[in-house]
Amino acid sequence: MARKRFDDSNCSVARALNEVGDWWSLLIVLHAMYGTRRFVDFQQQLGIAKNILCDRLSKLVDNEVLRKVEAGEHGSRFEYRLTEKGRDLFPVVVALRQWGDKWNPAPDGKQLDLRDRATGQPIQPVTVRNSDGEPLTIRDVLVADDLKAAKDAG
Amino acid sequence: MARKRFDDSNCSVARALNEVGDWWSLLIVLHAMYGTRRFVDFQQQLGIAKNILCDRLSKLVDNEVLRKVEAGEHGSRFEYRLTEKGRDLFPVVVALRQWGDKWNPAPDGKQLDLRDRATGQPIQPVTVRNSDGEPLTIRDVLVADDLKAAKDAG
DNA sequence: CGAATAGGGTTGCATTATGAAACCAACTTT
DNA sequence: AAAGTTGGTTTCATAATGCAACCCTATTCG
Repeated sequence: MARKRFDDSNCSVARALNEVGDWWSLLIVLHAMYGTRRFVDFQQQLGIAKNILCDRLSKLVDNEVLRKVEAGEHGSRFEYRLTEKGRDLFPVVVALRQWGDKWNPAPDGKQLDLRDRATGQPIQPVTVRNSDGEPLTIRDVLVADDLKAAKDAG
Repeated sequence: MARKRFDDSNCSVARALNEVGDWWSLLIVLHAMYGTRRFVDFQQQLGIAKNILCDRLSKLVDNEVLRKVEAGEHGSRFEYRLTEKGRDLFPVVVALRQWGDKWNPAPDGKQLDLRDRATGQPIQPVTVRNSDGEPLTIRDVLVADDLKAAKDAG
């Protein structure tokens, strides 16, 4: 059964999920952020079926999250690199990782936090902030108009 | 074919996606953040099939992202409310929304930004920051050990 | 009191999504 | 020429999804 797509949705989150909501997509983006570029490396690191990886890479390229670059060596060799659009998923992926770290620690107890390369210090939790930089919770943010849009869109 | 699950994965993002990576799950969480609580409201707002909604709500409750509360009125009436774990997905959802707003504007041109309730000012883009509050990019964050873990886990 | 409504499910079925594994085409190296 | 490299493509079986009907309990209404 074809999943519902949210192309015409007024909800940004829904439209975002159209592009990165397929199983594996965000993990591919994550590995691209780690520096992975080649098909075989994505495949081996992720343990993903080749046909699925092919499909996802193709879609991420179509959606301009990644671009496919000829790498010249050895015949049909390509690299997949993040676009700016793709790189802008960094806060999403980090926030998701921090959520996972906090609420679902690794089964083997290893907890490898993210650190600032320059200082070696752990980075801050990703938070939602207002224009003055003060952290905001769900209740502090006005989302009424978006809810209205979602209701109207049905 | 059963999707690969990442229960034993050393990758936090993968484990997080186990819980919120199913089609519809994040949108349900989003609507819970808007204040939606009742089954029929989720269903109507999202336009989701009842069996799928039921399945997703059940899983989100099992994973303690939501809790199911008896609301007392009119027979078997329940409400689904965010737990603290669920509320901690706020930065994820906001970051995703902002990504969507930036790179996939609404088809009808409406762009409803998120605002600070108290001031009415637009909120900041969600960013990754170091301990001094300075914004970090992908390259500024050390993720080598996580990549190693992902490689080892295979 | 029986019918209708409210509420949240459950079931059956058809189509798509996913994964495993084999196969493929073009290019390069031995 | 055979083998290796690279990134696909294809086949098949099982799971995931959506539609729509059905279900059960509780409450309300005529």
